[in-house]
Amino acid sequence: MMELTRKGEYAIRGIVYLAAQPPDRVCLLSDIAAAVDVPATFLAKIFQQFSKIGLVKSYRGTGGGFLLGRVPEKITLLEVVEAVEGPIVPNRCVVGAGECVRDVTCKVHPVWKRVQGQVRDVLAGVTLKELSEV
Amino acid sequence: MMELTRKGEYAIRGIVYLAAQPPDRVCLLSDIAAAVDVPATFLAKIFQQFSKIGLVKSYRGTGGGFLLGRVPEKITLLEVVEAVEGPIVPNRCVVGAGECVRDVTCKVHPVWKRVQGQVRDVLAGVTLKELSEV
DNA sequence: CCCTAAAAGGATAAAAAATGTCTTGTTAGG
DNA sequence: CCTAACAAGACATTTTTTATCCTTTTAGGG
Ligand code: SF4
Ligand code: SF4
Repeated sequence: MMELTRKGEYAIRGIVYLAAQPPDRVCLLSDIAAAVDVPATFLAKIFQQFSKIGLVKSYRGTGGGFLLGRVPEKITLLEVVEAVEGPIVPNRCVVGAGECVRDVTCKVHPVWKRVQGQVRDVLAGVTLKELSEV
Repeated sequence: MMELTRKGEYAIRGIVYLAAQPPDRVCLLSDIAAAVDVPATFLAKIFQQFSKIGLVKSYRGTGGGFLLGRVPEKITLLEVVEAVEGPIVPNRCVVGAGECVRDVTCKVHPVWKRVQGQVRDVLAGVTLKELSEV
């Protein structure tokens, strides 16, 4: 329970590396993958997800590669994690009403809501800037 | 990521039900399973884990069944969850040193430590007493 | 207008974990 | 010694994770 997958770990490593580069340096996927020690094909999928939601900008063809979509101070770890892992849901019932028939009376339900809130708060409080600084 | 498994959910439902019973009422596994709507064979495995660490007491043979191992105010949700899901580890590197070669310099590592602490605090702050009261 | 570089997208596959089930063994009461 | 009840271990199924490969699209340069 509660464990980040490889995908999430790789995602963080990859985008933190990008955030540590000079602002206008376009990075090749293959270079990023090598630098952070992640299978290039796997990282490709991850960066495609980032690209779709604008966390990174991508350029095709010769001279192409990836750039951070926004300045690193404006990207939180929560966004990065949720981009590839989906929303933080410590238990099904916190996804929304109707997931569990017991949720109205259940005393455990609000506990999971609290857990969700705490985790989100911690992750939302960290930006790529802090993570990429020396 | 961060999702409780069925096993964990079932475990909580089962032991909360037990905590809601009169203190000396020995409960049959089959009754608990039916009451909380969990496959009996699966719940059996879960209660075996509880029994090993003393969270519940078990009695075999005719008239046997399960009792809570301690008073409900002395059993936290954290214990219940960790009994069946293992320790709360939001990322491999928080398990211990040596899990990740980068952990000494990594800026993300302490964030996962914080997440772990927050989750544990929330779960440790809830007892079966509170969860089983009307 | 081709040729090459580079990311995008989709299909597929192997490995691991989750979710149960079944069978047999053990303990206890009557 | 018969039956009730939990214990333990093996087994099976499904889902998720963790990739890899192939084809397509986009772009730059000669
Ligand atoms: S914690 Fe309560 S509401 Fe949530 S899934 Fe379990 S029983 Fe349902
Ligand atoms: S967060 Fe840092 S220390 Fe932890 S696994 Fe990832 S790279 Fe290693």
